[in-house]
Amino acid sequence: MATGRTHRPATRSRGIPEATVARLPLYLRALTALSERSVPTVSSEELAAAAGVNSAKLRKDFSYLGSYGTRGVGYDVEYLVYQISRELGLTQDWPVVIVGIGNLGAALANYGGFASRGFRVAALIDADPAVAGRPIAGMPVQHADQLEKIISDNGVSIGVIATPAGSAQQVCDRLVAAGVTSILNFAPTVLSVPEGVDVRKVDLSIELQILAFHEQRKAGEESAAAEAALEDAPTTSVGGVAAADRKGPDGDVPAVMPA
Amino acid sequence: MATGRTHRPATRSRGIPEATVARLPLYLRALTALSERSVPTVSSEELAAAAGVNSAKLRKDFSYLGSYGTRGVGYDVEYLVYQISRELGLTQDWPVVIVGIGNLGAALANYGGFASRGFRVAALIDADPAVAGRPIAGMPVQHADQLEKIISDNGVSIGVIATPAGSAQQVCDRLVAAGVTSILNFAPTVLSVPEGVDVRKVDLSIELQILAFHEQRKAGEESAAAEAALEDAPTTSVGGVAAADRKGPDGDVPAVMPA
DNA sequence: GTGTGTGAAACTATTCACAGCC
DNA sequence: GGCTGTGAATAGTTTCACACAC
Repeated sequence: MATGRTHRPATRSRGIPEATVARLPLYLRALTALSERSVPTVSSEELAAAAGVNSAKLRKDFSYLGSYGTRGVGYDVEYLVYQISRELGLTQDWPVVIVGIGNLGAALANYGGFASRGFRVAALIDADPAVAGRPIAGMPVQHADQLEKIISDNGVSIGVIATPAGSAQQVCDRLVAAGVTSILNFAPTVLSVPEGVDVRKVDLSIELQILAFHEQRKAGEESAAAEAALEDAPTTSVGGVAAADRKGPDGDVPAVMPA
Repeated sequence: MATGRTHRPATRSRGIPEATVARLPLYLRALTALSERSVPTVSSEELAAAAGVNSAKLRKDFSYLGSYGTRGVGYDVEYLVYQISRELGLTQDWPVVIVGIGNLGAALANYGGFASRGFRVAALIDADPAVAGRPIAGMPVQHADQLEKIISDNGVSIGVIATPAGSAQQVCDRLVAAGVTSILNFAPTVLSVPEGVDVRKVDLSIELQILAFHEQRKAGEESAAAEAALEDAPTTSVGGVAAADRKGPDGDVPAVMPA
């Protein structure tokens, strides 16, 4: 990352682990629900259960933010909501643009979860003039020609890409050139961006593939549960892997991808 | 998080790290693209670049699967595609149901990425009779009453929940009771499931919040670059962790590290 | 020479367990 | 007594660097 500023005094440790950052939104969501029910305080145990993590992890996570709890009592809900929001940068509101208004883009535009956190959809953008006509979620869909102007007029620094994979890099480049420094990418492709630009990606089919892996293992375990002895051998052996044999036996590759 | 892993000795090769599993789909995607261009072999360096990771990580990942490369040459693309597909359980095809056909559910139903990778959408299900009339993506939307029958008739073990948060747990319970053992949850809520059921979640607004965190820090760093002395909260000083920046979640940003 | 495969080292994250404060 | 905050222990992941196979 540059600037070998390795030894900053850090008035307050600016070193929140990435894993912790990724959980803060989870805590925030649980806390918001408690807040809506006017619950005044909550213990690490209760909050952890509501957020789906264990309490030791939660306490450790909070310890990176500061000492916001009261021993023997718990955490003040409102206060924590504020502190976490501030830490995540949600006390300001972030204008975002969504590029690519197909099914997914439209779903995102309609998704209430953005507005209710600190995000405001500043514009919907699509390259197709046909799409660019009809409004979605009460907003006009603007043509991609306007992209640079929209970004700069609205001071947008976060962009959401929901285009087909083929256009994603190109859209990404334009977003970055126009000043966007954080990108949420839904297109199933790897984006390359200059230093200093953050990309997070969500790939729906990747999540399913990970589930399939575990699912397959479950199925294999059932049959192998009885006798763990019979290891490999059979054709459809789940495990096997047979680190021993290299490309030897296996029949040929049945084109798995129907495209 | 998910992974209701049983603590078993792991019969031999059954020890693929979770982080590796999460990257296999990435490699598979890159390999599929190469395969379509009829590229016969690829080096770890090239493939790593295409997948957005570094080559040492990729080689280590592959080493858990077996020795499928050739020293001095690289990997055979078709062979690797097959091996990874098999490892992920994609050589069989998995029927999935999508429950909740709102904007997001409809987008998922139309999403081509499922069908192209061993997944078949067996049914679309919604509780609203109005929605249940119109077909989406060429498929009829069936009423939630039919859920149990659909699951069992099609041998579905993977379910996708795209309902509002309020109905998600209830839908989840019914899916599980009907035999589903893997769930991909898009509803912004924590699902509780019995042992042995895997849940993965995708929360669109969480991703944005994580971006906002980094975005805020970038902005802060600019002005605080000179001196770090604008803290208001006095509390703690939490030593330890330095002021490292960079992130490195799972397979996100193309790892750019000072070499 | 080239590029894989892998122990070992470095780093990051989670869990334990208990001192310290309410 | 109850619950937070946190060092220390453990577990998991990434990176290094080089022997070894082609």
